[in-house]
Amino acid sequence: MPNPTLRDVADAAGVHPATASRALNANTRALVNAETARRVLRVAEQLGYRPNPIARGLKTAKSATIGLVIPDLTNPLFPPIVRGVEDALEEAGYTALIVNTDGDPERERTLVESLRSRQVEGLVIATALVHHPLLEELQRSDIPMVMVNRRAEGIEAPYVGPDDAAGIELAVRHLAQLGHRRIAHVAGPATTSTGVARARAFGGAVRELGLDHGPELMVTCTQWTEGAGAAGLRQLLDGTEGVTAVVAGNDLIALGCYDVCAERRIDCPDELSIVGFNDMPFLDKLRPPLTTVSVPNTQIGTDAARLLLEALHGTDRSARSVLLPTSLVERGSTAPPGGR
Amino acid sequence: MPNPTLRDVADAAGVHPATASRALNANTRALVNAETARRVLRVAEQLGYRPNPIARGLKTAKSATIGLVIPDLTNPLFPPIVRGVEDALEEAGYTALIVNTDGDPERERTLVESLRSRQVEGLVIATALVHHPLLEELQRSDIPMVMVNRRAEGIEAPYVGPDDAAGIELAVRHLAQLGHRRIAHVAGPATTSTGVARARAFGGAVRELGLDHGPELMVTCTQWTEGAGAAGLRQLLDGTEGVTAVVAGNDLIALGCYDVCAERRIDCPDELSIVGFNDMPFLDKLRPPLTTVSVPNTQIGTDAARLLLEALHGTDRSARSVLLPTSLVERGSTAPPGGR
DNA sequence: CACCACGCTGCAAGCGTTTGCAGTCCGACT
DNA sequence: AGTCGGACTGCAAACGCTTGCAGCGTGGTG
Repeated sequence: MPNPTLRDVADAAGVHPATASRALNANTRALVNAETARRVLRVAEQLGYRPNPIARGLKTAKSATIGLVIPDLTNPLFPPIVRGVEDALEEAGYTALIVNTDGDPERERTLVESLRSRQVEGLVIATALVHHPLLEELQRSDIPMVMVNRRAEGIEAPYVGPDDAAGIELAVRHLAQLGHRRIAHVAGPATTSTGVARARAFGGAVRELGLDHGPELMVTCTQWTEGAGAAGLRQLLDGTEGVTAVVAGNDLIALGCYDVCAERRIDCPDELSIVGFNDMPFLDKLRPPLTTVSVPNTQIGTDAARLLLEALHGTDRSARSVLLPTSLVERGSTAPPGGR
Repeated sequence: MPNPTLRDVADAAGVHPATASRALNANTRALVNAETARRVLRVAEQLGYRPNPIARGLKTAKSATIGLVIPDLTNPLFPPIVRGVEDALEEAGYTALIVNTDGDPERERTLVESLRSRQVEGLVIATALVHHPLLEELQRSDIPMVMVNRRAEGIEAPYVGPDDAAGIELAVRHLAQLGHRRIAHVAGPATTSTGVARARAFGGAVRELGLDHGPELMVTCTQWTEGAGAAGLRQLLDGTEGVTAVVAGNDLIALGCYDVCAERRIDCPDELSIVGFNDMPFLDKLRPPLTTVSVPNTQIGTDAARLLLEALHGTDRSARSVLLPTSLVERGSTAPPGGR
């Protein structure tokens, strides 16, 4: 028999399937005679019995599965998060179903639909937009969920992400300390909470430190991509003078800034310091190595998964918004203004 | 009712659940009166009915799910492959369950176990080793599978990967054309088919082109990592003189070579040309931008998934080993020996 | 006119588990 | 000695769907 069933085990152990079921399930095991339980366990072991989660799921309406909604796995920001989620789920015997929305709300909708039809017990969402109709619907249908990395307004669900404000402040302080007075921000899209939080934090930091500030020192990109970052910096540079440093909304945007430096023959860091956000892999191999704000992405994933599991198991510690600490990784893309 | 069941639909449409089932399933729809079918469809639509794949799976012993076994999602080589697999599966209504083995056979075994218990219909394996007991077992238990990126000896399953030999030849030819005569190879582990295939191809190419060759010009790393690559190149450089170029087993190993250049103050490309393999993202941002062999990774994923689906649906075109074409991306890490 | 074939629909079993309920047995208590 | 309670175990239904088989009515054929 390719896959022994509970019935097979029961027969082999000379008990009723119900008894076998109870013996096999850790929390009902107490109901059955210790000796019998042992025997069942042993037989199950011998036969190589593996419970069929599908059948179990049908009965219990649980699938031991959650959905993980990300924009694009190919974006280096996400693999660590995914990995973190999977690792945390694995401990609990859960599995993640991953979908890539490519940032398309339509696609997102159908994908979430398909996740739900697959009976996922909860959702980890990495695609939140500030205003997000789909999430509002989901909230109403009260399927447990947690947002990572970005959050949506008016959604109760827990959120796990980096402490954007602290991270940005780290970056700005670092640049100020190097002597920069005129620092610009190439922000991420205002449609994402991360974009606005970082922009706001940037504004606060420069003001607080008494540095130059004003709308001409901020530009917001339409996307979190290299291309958009490049476009952003171009626009910014065309609109103002004397900028010696830029804080990018994230590493991808920072890469776009690198491209602009190359195309305009601006020396980084001597003429323009750049700092990124996220510390994605291989940044230390860039020309120059990118100074950036490091974020514990894997931990974001594990924390999010754990929060979700708690929600599923009713252990409602109702932990809201976990903000994970960031740190600054100083590399070669920042230097005192005008070279040393 | 939160989730309308087939029964609900049937009742609402005034038919028996069996009829509703047939009407809803595209390939049994012909069995039911066109008018009735339409009605059922309409009602289902109205009620927002979504079939419960768990129940269906229980009955049909199909889960519409496959397992995807990779070493580590965090390795930039894999996201594109995963993405390809997912995209191809999505079309067919299938989903992938992803597991990370971290290269640990023990872990791999238990993870595959858990996949099987989740009733995956097939497996895409990206962790193949030349000698791979687990895969042999799986083959015996004849669960459909396909290997990507690496293959195992003695396994019948189809394989989808880059044309390693052609890719390496491209690299060697390129270097020869630049004037290099003494080219070394920092190979990937001999436990992986990719490692040995590329090493063999390298040997063939240098010989064929009449370049220097010999065992002192080849070193094989213990892992596909930056660290192992660095160790490999150090060892090689310590063992021989006059090497002006190296072909790395993959990009990660090439990165390790970069590290050695930095630590030994060897100028790349003027003193040492380096070429990688895979063309993972952001290589163009390195110092210097890495010349590498580009591989259609996403396509590897889609092709593999399609092959697996064919196997599942019995469309046994028995397509074996698909070798995808590679191309050379010339960037800044290669130059004529001794500078221009 | 009887019969058959065919198109459609309903019946019911069953996929592998879980679980409320009911039974059995035995030791202990009154 | 009779009864009660407790510890186990078995019974059977149910989860939502698919599918072989049988039933029904209709139209066509011999």
